[in-house]
Amino acid sequence: MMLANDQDEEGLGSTAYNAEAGRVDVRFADSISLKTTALVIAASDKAGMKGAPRDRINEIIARESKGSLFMQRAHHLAEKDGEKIQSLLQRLNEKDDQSDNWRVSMCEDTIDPQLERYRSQRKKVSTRVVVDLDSFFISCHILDNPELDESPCCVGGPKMISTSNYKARRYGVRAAMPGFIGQVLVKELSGGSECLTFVKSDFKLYHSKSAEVKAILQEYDKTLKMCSLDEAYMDIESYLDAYFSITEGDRDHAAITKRMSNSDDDRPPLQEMASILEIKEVTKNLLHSIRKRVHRETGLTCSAGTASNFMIAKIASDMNKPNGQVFVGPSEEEIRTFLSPLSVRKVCGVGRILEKFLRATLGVVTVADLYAKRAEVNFLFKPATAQFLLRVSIGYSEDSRRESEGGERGDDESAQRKGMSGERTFQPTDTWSDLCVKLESIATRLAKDIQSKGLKPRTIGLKVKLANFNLLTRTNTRQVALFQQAGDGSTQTLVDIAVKLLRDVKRAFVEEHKDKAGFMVRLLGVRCSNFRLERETQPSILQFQKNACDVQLDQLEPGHPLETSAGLSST
DNA sequence: GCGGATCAC
DNA sequence: TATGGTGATCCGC
Repeated sequence: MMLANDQDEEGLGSTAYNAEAGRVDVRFADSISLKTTALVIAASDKAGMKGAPRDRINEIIARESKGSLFMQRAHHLAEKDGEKIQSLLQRLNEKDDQSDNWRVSMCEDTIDPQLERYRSQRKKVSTRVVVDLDSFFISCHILDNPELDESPCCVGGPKMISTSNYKARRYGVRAAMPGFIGQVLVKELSGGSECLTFVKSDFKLYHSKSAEVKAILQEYDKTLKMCSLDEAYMDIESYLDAYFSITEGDRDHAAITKRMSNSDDDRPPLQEMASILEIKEVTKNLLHSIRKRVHRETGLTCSAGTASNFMIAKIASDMNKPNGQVFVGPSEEEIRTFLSPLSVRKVCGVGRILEKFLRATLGVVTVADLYAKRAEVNFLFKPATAQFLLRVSIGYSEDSRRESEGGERGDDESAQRKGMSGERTFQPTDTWSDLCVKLESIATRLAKDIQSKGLKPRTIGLKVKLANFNLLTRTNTRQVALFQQAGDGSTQTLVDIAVKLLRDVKRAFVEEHKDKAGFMVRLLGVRCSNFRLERETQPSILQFQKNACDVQLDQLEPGHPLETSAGLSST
């Protein structure tokens, strides 16, 4: 199993790879209520489960979740989705009543020319690669502790699972599932013979293994981007360029990398140095040997997808998991053949909700359906979503040539980051003093992180999750950023603002709910964003003094000092 | 700018 | 005993 052989098209059981299996009768758009549990569970339909007894798994999950506050909310949300779906259907009907030709003209006039422009911009070669480490977290632990893999195990605890091994997945145990349900699944489906093992997460370990993998992959693309600890986005075009520019006998990895670093001299484009077929062969072999190297040097297996853009490469990387790879050629036909039968849910960016809306309003399940209904899609969805879905329908993504020209100099930090936050879940409580203590702890820890990164946020946000899982947020944007100077009291200010926001939220809540009270909270979070840019022009001395004055005024706002662990008046 | 939603991992 | 944490984006105010 550890051997790197890609059993192409094998594995990946019943999910969307099969066009027919993906097809679901659509006419139940109105009988939402009975289906809600199914719709919630349907999220567990991704990769990994081979001969899993899906029906029994769903039964058990439904039984164990029944009546929980979490599920109650899920049902409530599903009902609201149902209403939205009805209103969309209505809009579609009205459109049809008023014109019976609008689809054709919309395609001819706007959509198809646009899609044709996209097609003409496609890359001519498949050099984008997504490498994805297989069940990364738990695999890291298994390296140190191989016996773990002999039985179902996962990283996480009774509350939440973050990754499971493949033995566990066969019982339906997967990421984002509460651990206690996983335990029941394993117990019942194994007839009591097996038990789910929990392993505590160890992010130091993950970071270190991830860095090992990154170092290897960087030899093939210096500019690769790690999108997360277990996912690398790379472009092997330069590597292939160097490969083909070396005469056949001398092509080894050392020579190629040397050639790569030496030269940015203009070579002819890749597709002129070799035939498409030749490139394909070389690429497949290259990915093979990269994966073998990763395995040999880190002990981890990974899966890879190669295509002419990252959207397709990402999907392809998931196709033959674990320890497999898929190559999708650059031609229009290869792309269509690959994508058409796939569930739209496979596409990064199409989540549970969008999938549901597409299916319930238009009967769209596969990418081919999406293309067939492109006029309806364009009419029904918001501009950004519609544009995105149209691109998906033909498998186009632009993969913006990044490498920020901003020329970030030494600090590659801060420049890109949009926000930083901390949050924590706890036993639901409505005790004001407890909430303040927790909030202060979260905010001060966040303050440290902010400072250590040298960030200067202007916007402070509070996030509150009630015991019934309802989410509330409040933000406050200030004229003057926090943390501009060490020791300027920003940490305390952050805490104070957070507490003030919490009081606002609570006030609004009791206002709205009058008699039925219970501001029961299960999570608090603080977020900093809207960072003052590093390269921003420094304020003049005068300006600076004015700003310093603002800080003073801000801190003396009415309601100050605010209660924290020290002062505890309830509102 | 704000608050709610959605999405990925 | 009972469903996470972090970061990002979009929409309609």
